[in-house]
Amino acid sequence: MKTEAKDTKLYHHGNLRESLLAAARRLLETEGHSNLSLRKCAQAAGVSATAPQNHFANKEALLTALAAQGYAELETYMKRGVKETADRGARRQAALLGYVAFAQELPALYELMFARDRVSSSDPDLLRHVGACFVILADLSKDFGRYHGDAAKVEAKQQMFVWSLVHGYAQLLTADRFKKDTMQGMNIFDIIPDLGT
Amino acid sequence: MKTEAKDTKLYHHGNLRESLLAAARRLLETEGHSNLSLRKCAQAAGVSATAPQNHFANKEALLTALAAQGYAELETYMKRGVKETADRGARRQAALLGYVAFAQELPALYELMFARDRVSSSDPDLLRHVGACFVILADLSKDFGRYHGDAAKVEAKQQMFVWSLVHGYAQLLTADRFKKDTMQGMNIFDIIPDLGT
DNA sequence: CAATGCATATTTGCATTGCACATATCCGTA
DNA sequence: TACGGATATGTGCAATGCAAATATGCATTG
Repeated sequence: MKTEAKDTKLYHHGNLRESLLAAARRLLETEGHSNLSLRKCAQAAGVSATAPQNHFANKEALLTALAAQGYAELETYMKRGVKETADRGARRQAALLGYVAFAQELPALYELMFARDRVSSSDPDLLRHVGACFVILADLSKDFGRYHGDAAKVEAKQQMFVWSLVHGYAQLLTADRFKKDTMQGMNIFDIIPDLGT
Repeated sequence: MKTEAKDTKLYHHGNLRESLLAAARRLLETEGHSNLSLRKCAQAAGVSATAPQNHFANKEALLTALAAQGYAELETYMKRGVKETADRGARRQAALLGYVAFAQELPALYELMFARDRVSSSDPDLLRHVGACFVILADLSKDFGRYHGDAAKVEAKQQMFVWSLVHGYAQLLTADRFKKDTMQGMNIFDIIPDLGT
């Protein structure tokens, strides 16, 4: 249509999918995921309103991709500052603090990662990243707490316990449900009782 | 305008606020809270599309009222089957099972109750109901686990521990993050380690 | 009993949004 | 050079949240 060639502005963006995800990440934390729209993402990426449809089948697909990205990032938070040579107790400490830090720094993303309604929880890519996080959690759950019974079940219980505790703590913290004065200035380890291990 | 008087259909609904909340509750669990709209609630209640505005300032206000109702209901779930004369351990067991049952039976409502983005968490009515739930949790957290240090802090830690654990367990359960075969057929107490109390 | 005021409900209108569908542009390749 | 697939645009539409103006019924009061 336009006869002049604006070489600064290409018809094809080239990397729109990544740009859209980046824009969505920004909008997510600033405006909340209920105020996030495909059109706003498109505008932020500098493309037409309907361009995102070429990269995401629908809004849920974009949010699912965001959530998957979130799990990947959670993984790096948990690994951050963990030395391979450290013993499991030290690894666990660092990983759980990383987990909570992630939720506090990216609360909207963290919430999205557990929003049954807005992400398609059967997405393979999402499940892959969830699985990777679970592997880390499973590792650092070993030897945590005294249990009785068959070994496989004990491991399952340990994993469920650790994940439940850290997830609940992280979400209640970011949802501001720990209001009472006495609850300030604690971390995840302060609230764990003496497990006698 | 209309000259004929339809006495079966009153201009004023009479109890629209409650009807809208009831309709919203239905839509919430069937369609999810992202597919819930004021207009659908209005239609379900048999009134005009904009009638809800007289009872809820905006959509967030309706969702907040729903969440408050959820906390009230969670309270009854926790109290269900608890005898006043029972010892704290029995009370705790019943209340925590009730808590998890609530999340499993009303997952969409439960999720809404912790959705930072869609409810105004400073709403007085909401906070009142949250507080009532917390009172119950605080009571049954006493004597739970061994802690060291000053008594007020110990209580705070016990409360945070119990709530974090049960909330995390409930949400991971309803979000279907406990997939592995070995994790099936457990309840909240199975995953708690020997606390030596 | 008529008039008035308030709470409640309706109607109209508009901007935003998700999405379907048709069209346009770019680029590699035969 | 022609073609085809991938990527982007443009148009249109139904659903939605919300604002503003209007209509209705009911209780109170003179």
